[in-house]
Amino acid sequence: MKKLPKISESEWLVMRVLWSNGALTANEIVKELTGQTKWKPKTIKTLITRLMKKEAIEFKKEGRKYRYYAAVSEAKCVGAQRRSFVRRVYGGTMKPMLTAFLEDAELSAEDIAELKRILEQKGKE
Amino acid sequence: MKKLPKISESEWLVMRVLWSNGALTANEIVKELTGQTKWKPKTIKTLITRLMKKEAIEFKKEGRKYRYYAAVSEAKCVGAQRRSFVRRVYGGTMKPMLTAFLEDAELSAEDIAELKRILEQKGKE
DNA sequence: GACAAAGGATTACATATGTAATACTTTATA
DNA sequence: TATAAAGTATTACATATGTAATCCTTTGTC
Repeated sequence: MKKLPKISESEWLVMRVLWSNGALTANEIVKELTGQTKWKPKTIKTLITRLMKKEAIEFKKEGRKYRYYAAVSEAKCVGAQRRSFVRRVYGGTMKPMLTAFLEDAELSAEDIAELKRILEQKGKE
Repeated sequence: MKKLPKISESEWLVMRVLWSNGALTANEIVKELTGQTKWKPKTIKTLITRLMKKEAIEFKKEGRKYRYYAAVSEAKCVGAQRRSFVRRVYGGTMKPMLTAFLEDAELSAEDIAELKRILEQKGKE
């Protein structure tokens, strides 16, 4: 089981672009992120390089350029971040954290219904 | 309105000790953290110094030693972390995140009941 | 074939972070 | 009063991160 790389704050933006758009060239990534950020293209290239080194992404050659894609699953990375977050901030106890989240969240009626459904389900386990 | 300092992963452990125990001397902090971590006392002193520099904590002298206490509120720091987490990982949308959290959590029947109550309440707003 | 443009590779540099060790300064003690 | 102990302050050093700039190579164009 491969260990998940540690992805920094800035790198997360790049990963999210790749997770939602599949395989992109460096320039396509730059295009996606311009507007979302004030980064220069060179900065984004650096982030790509670092993610390569961490083996969080891979590429296949396409002519003379590279097409990058995520090599780690979004679900796993998100899960790791979630756990790390809970551990850091709440020392691992979920309930107070969930309470705060729920109270703070902007939720539609449907969202609320679905979340309740999930809770019902858990109650039965 | 004072801006919240950025507290690193390791520093969070120190802050949590101070938030739950009030004002402590350096050695008391060390005592609390030994066992939870493998840090040497000197390491913990360094973290304390850095938190001082960030103005996340303050101290009052007590004889020849210092008694440290948190200078920023736990609720505010936790809230900031929560928001930063959601932004980083989910790009700001709460629902998918909450779904994942709820599905992942270990919850007692009472916890579930209370969370449902919160959701009911939100449904009425 | 010389030269410019596009793209990837290498280098840069300040600040943050993890993880301490060493130095200095008050006491308390022999 | 010289010394050890307890505390605080200063210094250390490798790696991570934010934020780029410069260099090298391939390729299209005149």
